[in-house]
Amino acid sequence: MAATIRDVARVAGVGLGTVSRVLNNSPLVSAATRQRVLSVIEELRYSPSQIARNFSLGRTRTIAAIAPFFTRPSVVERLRGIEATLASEGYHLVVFNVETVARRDECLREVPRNDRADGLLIISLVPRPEEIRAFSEARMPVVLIDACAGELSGVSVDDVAGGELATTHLLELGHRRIAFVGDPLEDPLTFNFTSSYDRFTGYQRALTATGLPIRPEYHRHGLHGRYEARVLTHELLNLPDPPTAIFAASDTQAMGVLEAARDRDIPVPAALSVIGFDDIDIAEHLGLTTVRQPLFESGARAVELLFMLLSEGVAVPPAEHLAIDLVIRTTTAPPAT
Amino acid sequence: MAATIRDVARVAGVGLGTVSRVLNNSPLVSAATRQRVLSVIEELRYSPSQIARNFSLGRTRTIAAIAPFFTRPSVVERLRGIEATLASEGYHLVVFNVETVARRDECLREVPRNDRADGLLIISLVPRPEEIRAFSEARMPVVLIDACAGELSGVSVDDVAGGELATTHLLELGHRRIAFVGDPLEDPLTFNFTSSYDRFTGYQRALTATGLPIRPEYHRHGLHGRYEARVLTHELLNLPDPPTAIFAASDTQAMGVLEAARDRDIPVPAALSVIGFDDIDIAEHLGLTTVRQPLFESGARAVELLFMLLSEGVAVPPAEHLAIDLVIRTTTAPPAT
DNA sequence: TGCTACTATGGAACTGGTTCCACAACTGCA
DNA sequence: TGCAGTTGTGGAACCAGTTCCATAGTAGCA
Repeated sequence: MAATIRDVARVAGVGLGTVSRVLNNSPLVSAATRQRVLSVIEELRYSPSQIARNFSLGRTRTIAAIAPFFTRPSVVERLRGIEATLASEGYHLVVFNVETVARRDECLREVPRNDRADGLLIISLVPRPEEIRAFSEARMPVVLIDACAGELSGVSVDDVAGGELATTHLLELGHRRIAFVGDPLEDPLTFNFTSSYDRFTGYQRALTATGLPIRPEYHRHGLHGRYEARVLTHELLNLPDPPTAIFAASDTQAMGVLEAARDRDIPVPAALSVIGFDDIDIAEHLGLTTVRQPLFESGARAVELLFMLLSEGVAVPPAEHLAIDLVIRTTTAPPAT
Repeated sequence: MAATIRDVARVAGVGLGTVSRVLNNSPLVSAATRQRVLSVIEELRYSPSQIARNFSLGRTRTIAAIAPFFTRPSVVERLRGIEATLASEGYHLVVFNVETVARRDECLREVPRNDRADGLLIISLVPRPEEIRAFSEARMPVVLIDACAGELSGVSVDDVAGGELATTHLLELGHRRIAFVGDPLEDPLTFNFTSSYDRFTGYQRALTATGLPIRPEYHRHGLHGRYEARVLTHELLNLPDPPTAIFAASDTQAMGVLEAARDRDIPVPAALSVIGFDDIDIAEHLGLTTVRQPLFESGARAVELLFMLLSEGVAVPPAEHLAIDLVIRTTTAPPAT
């Protein structure tokens, strides 16, 4: 149907190899021959089959990304960084959205086995040791984002420091009753203790450093989401000695906290301070104080690391931390006196 | 390196074709032979090369999706519908994010020409006639989402009716000075008059039906985004006879409108009613009155249409409209008397 | 017993590129 | 003039599947 490289060779009266060399800009073609081949390509409207090319080369110029809940703003922003960097190198991005444990396991098992991608990016999921082993057996280069596991390369932030940063901000404002709302401590979907758990660790560390007691009744863990955070916040506000400030492990959860406060006509920040984490796009609209982490850059940097892995011989880059910083807006203030 | 189908055939002492038949669950293999082949596959840890399979079959079981600004919540939700439906059929999704005119043109030119996808979904972009011609020359099945053009199949909503619905809601509340904030009337990136433009048409139609004059000073068009909508809203509120209600062509733009009102301490909805369009996830948090369109379903349905196109012989589905409905929350109320 | 029909199987040909070896033609230099 | 080195070229072999034709074996039936 469509013209093949052999058609071009025949019509141009040259050999197969010559056409291939023209297509690949090899210098080993005379100007006259190149011109002739190019004009035949034009004439036949020939377009090389990428699929045959992939097969022949054993490479696809495609990267797979596995992401849990890719509608979460933070994940989307990371994906944007990934796509932009891949596109600039002519690579394609295949996206796998994970919303159930079964799908998580399926993706982590199948994607590396298919040779349909040259490399794999995994966002906010921590592969199990046997999965990591399968990656290396399948010779599939992997870079983690917002997670770390074993010897795998990864891009993340220092979540413990981030948790400390957020909590210290509240402490410096004068808060002493500070609660935490975050993801489950053990989530079978993500196996991801890193983010929410580490921020929780940072929170505890900041309290301890200030000489404050750790009060377990102030710690609430539930599935990631506005609604769940809202419910948890109501539990906190029902306590006999309710917190004056809440640190939510993500901006999405902070929104649930704000909703709960609104439900009860509790003014923020006058009667309740709220701080989130991520600095997603919407945080600015909400005036949400939060800890910014470079989401777009995390995706972009992960692609760079993956490219280093792909070009063998380059030194293996270790897990990297990106910088975070505190963004103070209007949901935090000193506690009511 | 890795075992091939020939290795399996040799070790199992059967022919190439038999292994292929086992892999493809052909009934033309005896139970004993099948068992033997399967155990050799196990033994050799053989996994068929998808890339060779793609080449041999001339199909990739991959669908490409081109989306402008795929961080926009509405686009992400459509992509989620696409991914979910594709995944249930074992298809992969390659995503192309378009943020500039150059990239738009590049994607619409290159993606159909690569034979790396079996079909193409285009979100919120209207291909030019010559681009449509190139699709059919390349025999690339295409389904549009949130757009329509030529004979191409597409999934969208009746944006004119949606614009009328939103405006009528404001009219029924008693508003007479109703402004519109939307996308540029001619956007070189999207070539997409359909969405924002059609909603604008519906807005005008509702006003006219009520016998109200069309007041051009109430019409503001600017790049899609919170910040731009905020600026345009300030222009509206600076008018000597400012509107009492604003219809924003999207929820994102409605957020900009809300920000402008907040800038001026104008209470919403007491002194200004605001209605958006899309019902993105965040709209609920904001209490934003809006016109809901089924975003997830638009992606899912588009994939179904694409599959119909892929299985030749199925009647060509025409452009389809999904249902919309009004979601009344707390940003609209009767005008102050 | 002989014929037909069907099942199970083997393997060549094919998909459309890339790679690499062989070789011709030419250049430069002694 | 002869030889080595370089440049340009042709095409077989290869990648790892699928497809399809040929054929052997066997069951069913008159």
